[in-house]
Amino acid sequence: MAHDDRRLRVLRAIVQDYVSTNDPVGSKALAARYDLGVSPATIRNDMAVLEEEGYITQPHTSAGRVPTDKGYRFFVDRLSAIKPLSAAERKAIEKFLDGAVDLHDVLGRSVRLLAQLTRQVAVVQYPTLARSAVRHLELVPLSTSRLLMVLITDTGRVEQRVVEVPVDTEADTVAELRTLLNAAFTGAKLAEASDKVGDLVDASAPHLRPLVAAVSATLLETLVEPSEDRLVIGGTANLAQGSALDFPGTFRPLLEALEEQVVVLRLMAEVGPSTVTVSIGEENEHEALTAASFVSVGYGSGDQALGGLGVVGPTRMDYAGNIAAVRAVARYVGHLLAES
Amino acid sequence: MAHDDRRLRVLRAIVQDYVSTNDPVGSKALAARYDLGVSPATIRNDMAVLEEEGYITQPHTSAGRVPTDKGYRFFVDRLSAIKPLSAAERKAIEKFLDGAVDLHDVLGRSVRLLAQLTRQVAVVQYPTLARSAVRHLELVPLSTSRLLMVLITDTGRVEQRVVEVPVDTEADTVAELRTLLNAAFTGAKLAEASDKVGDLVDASAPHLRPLVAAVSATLLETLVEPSEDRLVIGGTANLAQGSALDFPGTFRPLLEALEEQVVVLRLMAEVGPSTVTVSIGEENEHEALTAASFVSVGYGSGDQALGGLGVVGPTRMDYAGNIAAVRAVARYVGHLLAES
DNA sequence: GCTGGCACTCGGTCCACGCGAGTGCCAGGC
DNA sequence: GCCTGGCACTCGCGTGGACCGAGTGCCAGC
Repeated sequence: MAHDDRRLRVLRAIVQDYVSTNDPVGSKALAARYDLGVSPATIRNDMAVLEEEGYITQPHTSAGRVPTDKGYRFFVDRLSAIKPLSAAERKAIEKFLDGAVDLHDVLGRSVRLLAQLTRQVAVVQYPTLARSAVRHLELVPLSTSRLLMVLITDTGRVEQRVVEVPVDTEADTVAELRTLLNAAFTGAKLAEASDKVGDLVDASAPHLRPLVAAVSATLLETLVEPSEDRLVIGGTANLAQGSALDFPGTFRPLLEALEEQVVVLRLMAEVGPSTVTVSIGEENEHEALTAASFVSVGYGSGDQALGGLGVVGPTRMDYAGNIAAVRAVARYVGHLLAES
Repeated sequence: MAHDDRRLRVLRAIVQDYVSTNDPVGSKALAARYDLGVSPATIRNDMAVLEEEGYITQPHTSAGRVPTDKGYRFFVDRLSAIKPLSAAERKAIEKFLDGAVDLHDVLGRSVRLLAQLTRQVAVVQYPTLARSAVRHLELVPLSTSRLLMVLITDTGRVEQRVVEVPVDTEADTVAELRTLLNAAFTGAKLAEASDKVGDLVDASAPHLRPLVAAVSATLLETLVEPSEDRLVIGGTANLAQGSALDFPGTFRPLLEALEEQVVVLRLMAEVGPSTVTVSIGEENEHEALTAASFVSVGYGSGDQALGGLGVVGPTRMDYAGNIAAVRAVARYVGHLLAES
């Protein structure tokens, strides 16, 4: 019906106005700023309905209305058009990310870029090891009983571990071992590595067997360690901006949760590539995030995301813009990692 | 003289009281809480002198006194005894840092530990490449004209760069090259590497020469890049605590400066090992840090620091405790890196 | 040279008040 | 039947004045 339609336009206008002004928005201001074609009184009636349905609320009796989490949710799902990035923004992305020298650099630039584009806190996850493939496995003797294992993935991640080997080992043996392991693992997805280990140990020459077993064990350990997933965070200064307004009393916990990484990583675990996920306010289980929204998406060229990236900010954020920015940066990062 | 002596005790008491309460401290409170053996009136006289000399100041006419930067400086240089860490703290350090699995892990744990011990923002610098020695140099062929160079240092840092090689290169040649470069560089300090490059190119077989030159050039580039120095930051949530009080209006710039890293790295560049450097408030050149103090020290076993670590907080901080914590953590990190 | 007393200053808090934005409701008009 | 203008009401916020108390500087006396 026409009425419903107008009511939604009112809701959209409220969200947009509140996001840009941070002031509870009244019927009069709404009528003045948005060409809704009706008088404030009519808008008031619509607002009363919207409030009853839980999309907006009044902070005080005599104040304007503010969107609720439910209101933002509806806005994101139904009302916000995808906002294409400006040419300048596209150019900025390219400029910013080109010339990155290694993975760390790519992710560092991405997080700064994303923070700058959205004016929110940006988070970028390192490519998950399990979904990366082995590019090279290097062994450096530290002593006769200790090897340094260096794993290099196709996404450019480098992990190193010290392996205590059960028997004294000479340089030639290490070289043999290196050749053997690289032949077995190079090009293989790390998630599949565990399947190969058993056969590999059995098939290898007796004098190498304990070594293969030790190194393989260490390799598999890297996949389950908590450090497996790493996070780069940037733009926390953006949070400080209106922290007192947007996060009354929850600013510190929020910063702590971000530093903790675990919370964000859990949220990130669910993201798929190319589908932007938005979780709003109370939808977030972690208490410190109940006043925040999280916009995230996976990056990576395949059908399975290599990792995730996103932004965290107050529920009062520019969802359309942030979704566009997050998606665009993810696409570029995916390309960069695919070609390196 | 006896008077001077008492006056300094008054200054010390003012600093200690202000640091712990965050309230301007008056003569009466001082007499009550610190056993100075004289009446408030006498203390008032001393305070008047201290104020005239610039060590303390009054925020308002009818308020207590607050130490100035000069007052803190004097306190740090002359009045604060070194505060030994408690047994529990020592144990916590050991527990926290043991079990670190690689360099990234060591530094990550250090920064969290330091933030926790001091309740300030902690910063830890990666070991400078120039002062590290080569443990291993690995070359992985990406295509016939591109090599991935992986540099592993004795401190556990790993750097990777893609090298575009001028001529098509086969696996055997890469192996030769790898052997040659490792023979030349392994064990050498990277700062000295630039000296070796010329001779190495001249001495190598003609077919390897362009390759040696290309890889060496990339190697030297890593030493001058801005990414050469990296920083881990933790505990920013601690800053948020009383940000409005301690950093009125400068909170956001401060966070920005920390994220920028450059500012901190510059401060860190001057630190020596085992000598803790403290720079207080206005002593810091960067504007965002003029309300903050920075306590830092180098870590590393030799006479030259491998890198620096420290804490940033309000000038109103527990200098004695923070100096002790920073020093202790630096010592542990130095040990850990030496033995790995 | 230290001490107790005293007058003075002045920032912070509390409270009363008025303003204005915003609302809900109602009667009238298209 | 829905929209509109009018109107009475609510209530948060900012303002201004009074009060309180912590703290000071100075001075006379021990």
